[in-house]
Amino acid sequence: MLTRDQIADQLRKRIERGDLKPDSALPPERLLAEDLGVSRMTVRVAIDQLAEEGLLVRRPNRRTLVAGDKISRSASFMSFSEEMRARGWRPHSVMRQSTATVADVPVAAQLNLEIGAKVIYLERLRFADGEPLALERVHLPYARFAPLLSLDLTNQSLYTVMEEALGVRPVLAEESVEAVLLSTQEAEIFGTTAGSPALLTRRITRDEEGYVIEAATSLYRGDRYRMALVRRR
Amino acid sequence: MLTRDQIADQLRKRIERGDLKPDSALPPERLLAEDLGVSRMTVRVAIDQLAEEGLLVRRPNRRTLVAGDKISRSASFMSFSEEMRARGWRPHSVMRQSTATVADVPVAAQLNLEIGAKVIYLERLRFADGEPLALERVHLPYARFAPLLSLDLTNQSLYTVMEEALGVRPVLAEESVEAVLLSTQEAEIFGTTAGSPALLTRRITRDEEGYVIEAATSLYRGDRYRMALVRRR
DNA sequence: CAGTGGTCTAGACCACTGA
DNA sequence: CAGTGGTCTAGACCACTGA
Repeated sequence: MLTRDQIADQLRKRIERGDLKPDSALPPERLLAEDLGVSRMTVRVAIDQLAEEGLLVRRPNRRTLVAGDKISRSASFMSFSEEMRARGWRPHSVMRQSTATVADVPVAAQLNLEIGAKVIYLERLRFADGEPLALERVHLPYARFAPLLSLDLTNQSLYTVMEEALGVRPVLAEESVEAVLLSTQEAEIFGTTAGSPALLTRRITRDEEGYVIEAATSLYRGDRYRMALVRRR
Repeated sequence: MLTRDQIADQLRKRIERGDLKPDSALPPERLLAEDLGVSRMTVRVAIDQLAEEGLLVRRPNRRTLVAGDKISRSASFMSFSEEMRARGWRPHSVMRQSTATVADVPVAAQLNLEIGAKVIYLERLRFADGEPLALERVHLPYARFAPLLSLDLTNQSLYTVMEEALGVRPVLAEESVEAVLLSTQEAEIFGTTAGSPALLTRRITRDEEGYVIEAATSLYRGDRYRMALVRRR
C-alpha cells in the first residue's frame, strides 16, 4: 500500500524531473487517488505536506498549482552545517571551548534549571569555504547531555549528534535576531575590524516533549551572511 | 454539526480558562470525539491546528500535552502595526513618498514585471510609542494596486487595506535579514548617528494564488528593535 | 452545469508506550 | 497487556469556480 510519504516523494520527483511544470495544475485529487490506488484523503495529506514545504500552492475549488521557481523551501530550522551545505558552501569548525560549568542567572532561566546547576558550554568558530563566518556559543543541561563532552563535535552538526547518540530530537526553536557591532575582541576572532555590523541570534530549542535542550547565541558577520526565512499568514 | 474550527476554538478557550493546565495531558482523541459527537478524524485536524500554533504538543503514542507557558505562538507574519500592538507599543506612521513610477531592473525582477512597467512606490517612516523605529520602502504592481494611491495609508496596515479594499490576501512572504550600518542620510531620518547598527529585511510577498504582490525593504534601528521568530523541524 | 477542492463520517489496522 | 496516537479506507455532502 502507498503511504502519504511515498506519494509526496513521487510528486516531488515528478516536479524535479519537470514532468510537472512550475505554474501548471496538478491532476484532480480524485484522479490521482484512482491512479495510485489509494483513497482521496491519503492523496490530500501528501499534497498538504508539499504545500507546507512551498512546492505546491493550494487554491480552494480550483486545481492545486506547482509553485513557481522562485518560492523557496520551508521555514524549518537547520543546523549551521546543513544550512551551509544547502547554500553550496563547505562548512568546517574550530572548537574554542568545551567544558562543564555551572548555570548563572540568565542561563538557568533559559534552560529552566536551578542557579548553580551543572551545564555544558560549547564555543565554536564556524567557517564557510574556509572563511570564518559565525561564532556560536551554546549552553546545554549537563544532566541530559554529559556524554557530548566526550564526543568529537568539531565538524559534526550538534543536532545530528544529539539525535543519533542520545535520541533527542530538536523540533522547535524560538529565535530572536538583532543587529549589533563587533567588539574589538570579536573582530579579532573573525579577522575583521571592530565596529563592523553583525547579526546576533539568540535561540532556545526544545525537544518533542517541549523540554528546553539548548540555549544558544550565534554572531554572524554582517558582510558575509544574510538570513533567509519564509513566513505564512 | 461541530466543525474543525469550532472544536479548535473550544479547546483554545478551555486552555485560556485554565480548565486544561499547561503541561497536562489532553483527553484521548477517541473520548473527545465521542463527547463532542464528531468523528475522530475531525478531532485530529483540530488538534493538529492547535499544535501548529504551538498551543499543544503532540507525542506519538502518548497523550497530547498542553504546551508550557513559555512557548510562543506561531511563525506567521504580521504587518508593522499588528506586530507593534502585539508587543504593547502604540504604532503610527509618516508617509514620506507615495507615487506611481516605473520598474527598474531589480524591481521588475522581484515583482515579475517587464522593465519599465508601472509600479507604485511607498515610503513610510514608522514609529513605536512616538519614536522612529523603521524606514519602510515598498514597490507594488500598478495594474493591480492603483486604487491604493487614493487611499490614506498613513496609519493603516497595508495588508488590512489590501484585504478590505481590494480583496487581496497576502499569505506567503520570503524574507531575508541582514545587519548593516546606517548611512548619514538614514541616520538623519531616525535622528541618530551614522554608523549605528540596523537590521535590513527584504521581503517578497505573495497572495493565495502565488502571485507576487509586494517587494519591500525595511530598515530597523538596531538599538531599539529585535526580530522574533519560531522555527520548526 | 460539471469540475473541483474542503470537510466530515465510521470504521479499520498498525506501532509504540508503559504498567 | 490495554491505551494511545498515526494512518488509511470508501464513501458522502458542501460551496465555489468558470464554461
